[in-house]
Amino acid sequence: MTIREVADAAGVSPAAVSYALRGIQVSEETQERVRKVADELGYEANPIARALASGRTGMVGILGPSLEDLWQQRLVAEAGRCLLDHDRYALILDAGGDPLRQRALATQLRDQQVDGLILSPVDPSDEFWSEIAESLAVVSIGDALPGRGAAGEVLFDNRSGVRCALEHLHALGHRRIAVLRPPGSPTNDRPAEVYVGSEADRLGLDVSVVSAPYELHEATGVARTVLTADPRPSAVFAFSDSIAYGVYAAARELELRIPAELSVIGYDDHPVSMLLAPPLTSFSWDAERLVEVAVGMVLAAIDGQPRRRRRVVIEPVLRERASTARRRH
Amino acid sequence: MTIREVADAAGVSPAAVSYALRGIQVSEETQERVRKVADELGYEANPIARALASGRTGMVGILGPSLEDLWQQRLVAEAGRCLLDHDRYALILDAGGDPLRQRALATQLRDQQVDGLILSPVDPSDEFWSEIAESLAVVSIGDALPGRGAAGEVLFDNRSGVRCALEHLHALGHRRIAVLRPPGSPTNDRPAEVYVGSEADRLGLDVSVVSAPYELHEATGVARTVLTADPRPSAVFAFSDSIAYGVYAAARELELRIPAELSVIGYDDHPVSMLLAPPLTSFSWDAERLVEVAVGMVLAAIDGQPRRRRRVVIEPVLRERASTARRRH
DNA sequence: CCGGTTAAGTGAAGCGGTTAACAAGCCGGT
DNA sequence: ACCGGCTTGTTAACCGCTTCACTTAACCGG
Repeated sequence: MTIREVADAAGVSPAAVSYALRGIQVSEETQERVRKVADELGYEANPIARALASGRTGMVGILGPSLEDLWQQRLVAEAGRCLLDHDRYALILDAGGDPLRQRALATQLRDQQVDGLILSPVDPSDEFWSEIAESLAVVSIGDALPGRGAAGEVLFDNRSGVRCALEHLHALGHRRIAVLRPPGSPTNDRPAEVYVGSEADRLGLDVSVVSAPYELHEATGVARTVLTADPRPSAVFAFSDSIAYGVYAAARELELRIPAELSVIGYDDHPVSMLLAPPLTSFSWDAERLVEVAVGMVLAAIDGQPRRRRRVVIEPVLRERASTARRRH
Repeated sequence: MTIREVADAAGVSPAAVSYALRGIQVSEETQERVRKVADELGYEANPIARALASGRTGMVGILGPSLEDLWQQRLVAEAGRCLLDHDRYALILDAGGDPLRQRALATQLRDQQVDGLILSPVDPSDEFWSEIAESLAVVSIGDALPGRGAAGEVLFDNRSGVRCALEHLHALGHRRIAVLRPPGSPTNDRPAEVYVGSEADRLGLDVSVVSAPYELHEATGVARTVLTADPRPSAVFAFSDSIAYGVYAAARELELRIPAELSVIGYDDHPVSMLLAPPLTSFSWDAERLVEVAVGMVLAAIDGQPRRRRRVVIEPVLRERASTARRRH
C-alpha cells in the first residue's frame, strides 16, 4: 500500500496525497476525498520513507545512565507511554553507568535516528553535550546541560535534598554518616561531593561518600563494607532508593536493626519503598509531572515552537517514614 | 557523509562501498581499503536509508501488556540491553493492559517498523496473532502463540507454578484462598481460571479468582476488598509480585499480620521481594537466561537461520521465604 | 587459442515518501 | 483586455542506501 496507489484511486497526484494527509497545501474537499480513499484502502504512510525524505523520524531517544535503577525504569516506562500518546516512539537505551558509552550512544542516536533526546544527568563539564544539544532537541533530566543549547531542563534540586537529608539526620543525633552515591563520571559528582561536603561542614558531621552501583547485589556488597567499617556510621543516606535497598539487605545480613541501630534515607521514593520493613524514609519527586514536562519540552522543540519555560526545577519532598530514628548509644 | 563521498574517496562505485562495508561481493582487499577510507572519514551508514532500501530496520519491538509491572520493567530493560549488544535497537511499547491496544500497536510495528517482535502473553485464541507471526519474526514470552508461525516461544510453566503454590498453601493448612491475577482478555486466563480451578478441586480448596491491576495503589484497593470479605481468605496467591505488594499494603492498612494472619505468595520473584517485611515467598524464573533465549530466537529468525529449539519451557522455582506460614485458628 | 565459467565491480532503478519549482485557473483592479 | 496575485494541484528531483542486471577481466581445461 503506497502513496501512489492512493493517488490513483483518488485521481490525484502522489504529491497531492502527501499534502492532503498532512492537511496542508490542497483544498479542504481534496483533503477530505483523499482521506476517505486512504481510509478505505487502509493506507498508512511508511514512517521509514517519510523519515528519509523529511529527515525526521518521529522518534525520541531516551538515554539514561543505568536501567538497573528501579526509579529510572519507572521514569522510562512513563516517558515511553507519554510519547506514545503523542504518536511518537521512544528509543530507550541505557549506558550501563559508563559515561563513554553514554556519549557513543548519544552520537549514534543523533546522527541517524531520533528527532529529540531525553537525557538523564550527564557530565556537565563535557563540551560534547553542548554540541549534541546544538544539533538536536535535547532535554536534560536531573542536571543542567553545559552550554546554551538545551531545549529544556528539568532539574532536581539536589542541593536542597542533600541539605534536608543531612539536617534530618543531624537533628536525630547522627554524627557519623555514610553517603552512597551512584557511580558516574568523576566530574558529575557535584551533589555528592560538593553539596555533601559543604553541608557536612556546616553541621559538623563526619560524612564519608562512597560510590555504589544500582544493582541490588553489588550495592549490598558495598553497603556491607560500609557497615562493617570501624567506627561504623549510625546512618546512611543513599542517593537512590535502589541503593538503599542494598543497605537494607546488608543490614539484614549483619543483623543490624533499622532504625534502632541504623538509620537509612533513600532518594527518589519508589513506590515499593513504603512497603519495606521498615518503610523507607525517602525523597519524593512528582514523577508523572516530571515526565510530562520533559516530554512536552522535547516535542515543542522538535516542532520548533519557542518555549516560555525552558527550565523547571523540581523540589524534593521528604517522606519521613520509619527507617530513621534518634541515634542511641 | 554519504556513501557517495566514501566511494569517491576510495575510487570505487557507491555499490562497491555498500558491498564492502557489509563484507560481501567484493574482494578482500577492496573491502579493506573501503573500510579504511570509511573509518578515516568517520562514515556510518544511515540506518533510515538502509531500512528503506532493504526493508529491514534493525529494530526489534518489545510489546508487553503493561509496564506498570515491576517484573516486566526489568525484563524489558534487560532485553533492551541484550539487543543493544547485538547492534539492534529495541522499540519498547506497552499496551497498558488493553488487548485491543496491544493488537493495534503490533500492527503498527509490523507494517512499518520492526524486523522482529518480542511479545508478552497474548490472547492465544486470537487468530490475529498467528497472522502477525506469519509475517514477522515473533517470539512469545510466557504463553504459546496460536498457529505455527512463531519464530520462538519461551514458555512459563504456569500449570506447575499454580500447582506448586496451591499445594504449598494446602500443606500449611489453608483452605480458603484468594488468587489475584493480572487483568487481561477473558480468554487469556488459562492459568488463572483453568489450572487454578482444577488444582483447587483436586486439593479440595475454596478458591476465588479476582482480577487485579499491576499498579500499586489500584492493586491495594482490590486487595482491600478481598481481605475484608466475609469469610476472609487465610492466604492470597498473587500472579505477580507487583500485585502481591498491593496485598502487603492492604494487609498493613487492615492490620493483618503476615504471615501470622495472612499468607501471601507472589509470582516472578522480583529482586526487592526479598526485602519486604516479611520477605515474600515467590516463584522465581531465570530472567537473564529467559531474555537471552528470547532475543537469540528473534535474531536467528530475522537472519533466517533455522533454529533447532523453537520452544523453551522455563520452570518456576519456589522461593520459600517468610510470607507464608501454617494457618492458625 | 578458444568458448565457458567465475569473480569483481559498475550502473541505474528502485524503496516510498517530501518538497521546491512550476503551471493552470480564477479573481479583482486598472 | 491585460496584468499581478492567490489558490490548487502537478511534475520531477531528491533523501541515502540496496540490489538486480550487466560488463569486464581473469582463469580454466581441452
